[in-house]
Amino acid sequence: MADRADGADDLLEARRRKLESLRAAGIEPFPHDFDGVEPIGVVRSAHAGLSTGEETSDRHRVAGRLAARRGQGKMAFLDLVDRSGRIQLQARVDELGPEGMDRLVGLDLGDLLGIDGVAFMSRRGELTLRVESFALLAKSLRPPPEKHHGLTDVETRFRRRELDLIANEEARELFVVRARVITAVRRFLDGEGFIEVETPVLQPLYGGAAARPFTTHHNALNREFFLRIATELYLKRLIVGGLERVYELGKDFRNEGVDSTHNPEFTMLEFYEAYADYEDVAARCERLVAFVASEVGYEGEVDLSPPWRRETLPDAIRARTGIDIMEASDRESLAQAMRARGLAVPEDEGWPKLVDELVTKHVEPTLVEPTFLMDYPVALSPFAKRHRSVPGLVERFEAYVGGMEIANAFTELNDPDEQRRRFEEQRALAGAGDVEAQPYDEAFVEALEQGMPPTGGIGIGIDRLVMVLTGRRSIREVVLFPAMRD
RNA sequence: GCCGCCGUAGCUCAGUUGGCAGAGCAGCGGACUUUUAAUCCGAGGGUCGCAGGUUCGAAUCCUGCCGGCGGCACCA
Repeated sequence: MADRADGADDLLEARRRKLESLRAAGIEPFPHDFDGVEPIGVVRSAHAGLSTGEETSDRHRVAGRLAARRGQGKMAFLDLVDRSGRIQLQARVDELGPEGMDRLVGLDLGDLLGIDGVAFMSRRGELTLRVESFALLAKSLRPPPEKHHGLTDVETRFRRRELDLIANEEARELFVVRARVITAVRRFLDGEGFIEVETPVLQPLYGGAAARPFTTHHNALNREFFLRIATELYLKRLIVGGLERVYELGKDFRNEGVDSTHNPEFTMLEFYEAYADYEDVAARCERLVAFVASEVGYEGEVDLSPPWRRETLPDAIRARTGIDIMEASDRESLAQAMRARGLAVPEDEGWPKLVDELVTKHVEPTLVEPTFLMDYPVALSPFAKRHRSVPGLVERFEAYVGGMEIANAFTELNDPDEQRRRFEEQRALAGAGDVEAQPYDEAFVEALEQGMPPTGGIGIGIDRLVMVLTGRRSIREVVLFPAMRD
């Protein structure tokens, strides 16, 4: 590549030349530290009341990336950006001397810079630091994205997220919000008596969700492991163990397609509480989301405040399609009812999949306001407890916001014999070719035999929650490094 | 996996009917003491995603491949 002089090489060579001339002048282009830096945002708010042209004697030390430069000669203005904001610097030859001026103005856009300067409000009403001294903190050897249009190419933004973060303030702000969402979740649950736990990511057997796993190999043990698709089964074993209120916040991995709401690795919150049912969990879920929304200053269109709408799944299907799945309770009658209304009937799929089809196609897209869709068919829910009053259903809900599922919860099945039968049903489904059927987990059933209290549990998709709170329509926008093809 | 759209300079984008590859920013050389996307002068910078094909001639038309986006399928 060195033997081809294209535009990029020219740009790189220019920066390399500057690097070498700095070293030749005895300047270390990669110094070790720069102590005592104030965030730019703090400096800005300290001078919020200054009037145009007003001088101060307040000295500030700030550091960041050089983002823009206006003017040369005897005076120039520079923009410095850190995580908290942007501030204008004024470089004057009468302050810095001719050599210092040349060195400061000769820096490249993208260089990391630390300065000491005095605050004043410019004639144009811009808070500015008059540079008294400065230090190059790290030389940038590659050109930054364009200063005005920024970086818009989505592929580059996701593959080279660092450039997105350099160029686009909205990207920086979004991931700060995401971080605050996660701390707020922890603060909420910690405040309600939950303890955070960590269960295996590498699992000898996967379970807790209907999904295909990633597999990997442990060399020393010479055996296959699975990356977890859920934390559910281990967390319920902790409830058996008496931890009473537990949560885990971390990555799950599902070996499935990628689209605007699915990334193969994603952040899941699961929490379980003893002596609770799915109504208790629903109430805690809506309070949690409202708390987090308030903590991050959510101001979106959708009203997230409790109580959320509640609708049973059979009612929801009946209202949208006129089909009563409680009446059409076998495959043939349901298929017939669907055909009678001109709906496509997937071939070779059983009754549960047909119900799932009705929900996905006709109910989910209508659930824009926060909604708990309650009471699912038992066949779709191998870990949920039977409904206390309606045969054939379980006590389960999924929470929807903006037409997107963000949570799934149930009154947990704690009857070990019933759980065994559910696993047997899953085994039958697997035998019939269902690649997402639950593998039989004897260790989990034995844990239930030890005695698990009545328990409510939930999984909340954190990436999707962040999408709701930030108004983004693609999960790739809220995941720092989303999965991409090579 | 299928369908559609897209891929041009470091970045943001033009490119007409198939006829010499363009602009702004950035970079380079120069001028400039109050700028706010600074301005002005000058000279540069290209595997038009990749590989074939059609044609006197392809960024442009055709085929295949790679990558991205959207939709379908899949995915509680």
